[in-house]
Amino acid sequence: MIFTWVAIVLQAWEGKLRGLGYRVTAPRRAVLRALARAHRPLSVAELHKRGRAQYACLGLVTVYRTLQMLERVGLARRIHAGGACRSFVASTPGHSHTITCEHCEKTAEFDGDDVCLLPAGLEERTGYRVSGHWLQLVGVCRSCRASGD
Amino acid sequence: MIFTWVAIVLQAWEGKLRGLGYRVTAPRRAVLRALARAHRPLSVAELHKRGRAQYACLGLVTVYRTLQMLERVGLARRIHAGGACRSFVASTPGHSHTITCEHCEKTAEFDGDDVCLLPAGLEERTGYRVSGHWLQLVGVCRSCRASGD
DNA sequence: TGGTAACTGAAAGTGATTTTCACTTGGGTC
DNA sequence: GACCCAAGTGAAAATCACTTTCAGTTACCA
Ligand SMILES: [Mn+2]
Ligand SMILES: [Mn+2]
Ligand SMILES: [Zn+2]
Ligand SMILES: [Zn+2]
Repeated sequence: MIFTWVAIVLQAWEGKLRGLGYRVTAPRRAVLRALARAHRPLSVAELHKRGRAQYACLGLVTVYRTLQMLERVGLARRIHAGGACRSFVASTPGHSHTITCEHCEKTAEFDGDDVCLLPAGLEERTGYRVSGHWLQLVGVCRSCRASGD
Repeated sequence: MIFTWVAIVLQAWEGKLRGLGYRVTAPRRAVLRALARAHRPLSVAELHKRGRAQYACLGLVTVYRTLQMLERVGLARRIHAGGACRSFVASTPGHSHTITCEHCEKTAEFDGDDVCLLPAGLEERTGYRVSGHWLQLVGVCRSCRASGD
């Protein structure tokens, strides 16, 4: 039996959900798999379509509910693009950020914190004590650079 | 005649719009004023309500259209909060960021660039060349700190 | 003081998301 | 393996967040 990367990730996710008291159901598996296979942020409608390839009667409402749950436990992350936050990528729990290719939308996650590295004197200048941040990067991925932008 | 800060800002904004070829109309003034007086991000519906205090028959559609225009010229900025990007604050044109108080939502703008200050080696680690970023900070403002969080 | 393109609000249209509810099912219990 | 039942599900309807259309109004320039 051959395990793909996606299969391994799905195993881990299902274990995590079970550990948190969530049931692992066929509809949820279909959403999880669609999310794990994607290389770019997908809208709810896209995830619904892809999820149906695995589980034909998957309901759109279930996709919404599953994404909400995955976001809550840190396995999915909402991506801001085009003035809205309507697409999702797989994610690892904990603090991290994403960078999305402006050509192909391929999205990667990275950590290693950063905004401790803010403008010196920001707290003095603004009067705010910084307690958190939200950051998303845009860039050009390696393969898009190779193929001439 | 006494000029408030809001009145001065509005003068400047109206001049800027005129300079760009936009007409300065009563509905637009009402939206501008609602935005200039706010200390926190406001939803379109909130701006509509506040705008009506000044111009009673202000249409919701005009609020949408005015915000779109203000965003285009850099005088308004969409704020990401609570999984959506549906509220707006006044803004100055050019690259800058905001910090929002987690208690009272009061929002300030700051510049001085930052994300040149990203994790060292990010481009090598991820393979992406960074070309842009979206950053919003959360914190506690001075007055909320003073009044015991 | 017109003339007119820009602008406006109401109403209708659209797409995204949430709510409701009767039915199904995962996973623990015996 | 059969049973139980709270958790989960999908269809339909309701709600929300815009966007489009269109007939009228108005800012601003000649
Ligand atoms: Mn960070
Ligand atoms: Mn910046
Ligand atoms: Zn790319
Ligand atoms: Zn505050």
